[in-house]
Amino acid sequence: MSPLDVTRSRMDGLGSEAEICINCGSRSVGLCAPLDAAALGDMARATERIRLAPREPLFRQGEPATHVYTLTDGTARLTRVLADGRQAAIGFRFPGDILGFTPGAEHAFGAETLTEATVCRLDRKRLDALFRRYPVLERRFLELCARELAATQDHVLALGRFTAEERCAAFLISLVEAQEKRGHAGPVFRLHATRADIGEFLGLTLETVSRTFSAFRKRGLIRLHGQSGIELTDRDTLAALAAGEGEA
Amino acid sequence: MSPLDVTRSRMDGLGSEAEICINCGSRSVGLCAPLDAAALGDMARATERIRLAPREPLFRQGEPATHVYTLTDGTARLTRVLADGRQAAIGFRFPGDILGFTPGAEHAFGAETLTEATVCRLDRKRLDALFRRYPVLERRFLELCARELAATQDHVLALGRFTAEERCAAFLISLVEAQEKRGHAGPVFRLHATRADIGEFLGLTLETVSRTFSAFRKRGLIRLHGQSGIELTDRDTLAALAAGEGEA
DNA sequence: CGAAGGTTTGAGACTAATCAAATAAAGTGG
DNA sequence: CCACTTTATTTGATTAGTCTCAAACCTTCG
Repeated sequence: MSPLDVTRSRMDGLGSEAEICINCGSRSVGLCAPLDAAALGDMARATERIRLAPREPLFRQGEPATHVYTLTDGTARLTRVLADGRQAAIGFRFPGDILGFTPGAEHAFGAETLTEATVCRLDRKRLDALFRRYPVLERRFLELCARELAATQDHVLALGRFTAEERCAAFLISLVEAQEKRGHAGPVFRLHATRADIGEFLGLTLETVSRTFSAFRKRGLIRLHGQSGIELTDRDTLAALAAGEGEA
Repeated sequence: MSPLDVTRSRMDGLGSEAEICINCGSRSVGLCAPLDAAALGDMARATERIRLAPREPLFRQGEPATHVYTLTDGTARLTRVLADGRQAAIGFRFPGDILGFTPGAEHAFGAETLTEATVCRLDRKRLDALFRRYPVLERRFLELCARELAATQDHVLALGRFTAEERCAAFLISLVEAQEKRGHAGPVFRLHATRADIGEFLGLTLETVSRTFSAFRKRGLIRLHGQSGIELTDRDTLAALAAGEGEA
């Protein structure tokens, strides 16, 4: 398990399968697993599908949290901003991930697409009604939140303690692991994030990300395919770097 | 609201009062507010009080999460460690805060006291039984978890984007705000954390923390009283520094 | 093909880490 | 209560790592 896991917060281990809309109520998805057929019907009736263009916001920080989303296709990033305008990416999300759930009234962070994307959204009021009817569902969201908290804490460790090289290596490893969990096992991974996006997530400048990737390439650890394609050619060494074994 | 808030995750705004044991079931505490008298009795009967020495662990990362704790006296810090031994402090906790709740089977981080402390602990099995009986309680823990997540995300921002000076200023502001919320409004705040503890939380070395505090002292922003006493003498300037207005 | 946006690479500046030593505070035993 | 020990803090000098500013080079797309 990589210490810098961009995807730990999805429903892994809860029986999920990528590409299936959780909101739409498929039984094979973790969130819905404990629900009976009637409950699934309730959920499915309340959802709607939305297509989004690249770099289009799903919701912004501070907006009323009117819906919960499931990303069914494409990738998205989550960002948090401060009053003075500085911002950071706090995660990337992939098909199967749930976005925008919060027990509060407003979104604590924003979400925007990186690619063309499809989401399935469920009205918050209906979700609350489902909570009342099926309390076990609330437990699922609590588990999801705790998982996200653990991932964010690891991100704190990474930003506070890792060098640029370690952060980049851990990031690449976590991306490939995320890809594998989703069954997309091709050698080339396409995250449609710019170097600036990645830098915002890793607490680095885009130049440092670029330099570090170039160094990896020259050492034969990765191969770049166009702007957004990345292939890990020496995963073991990258994993060792990510674990702080650069010298040892 | 400071961006680097060590205490956002406590039950502020949910009607809590410091120094009252949540596990013990006082009605004036947020967690228990939605419960009726019978439920409070259920909770109170299931708790036990424990005294701890300074630097004594409450629980360690990876241990089975057998209990949930309320800190009733003293201060504690939370730490997360990586496989390679590197670790970071992920927060400080004060009287009234809840510690060690997780929906998973094991603690995702460790907690240890900084001072002599008293905690009140509730057996996890009994808590689960209470959840079944009073589902509204589970919603409280979800809110708590979401609050903690937001605080941790802000910490990510701070570590990724703030200079040493900004981190130290934000940290001091958040400590004083925490103190005020608890009603301990004296001018001198005592966190019993060493410079090394603070550095572990802020992603800095102990020398950098010391140098930054010294610089604040020379500029008349703070006054130090012994090793652990800190007094903010120019809070506005510190708040401006914390908000990234060092130059502007 | 040209334009726009993204990436790579370089040079220099600056922040914070490291290594090291001196000072101050807290704890201990006489 | 004092001297001694231990632990924590402060300060200094140097180094390493990352940022900033700048320019050239790719990619992608119209």
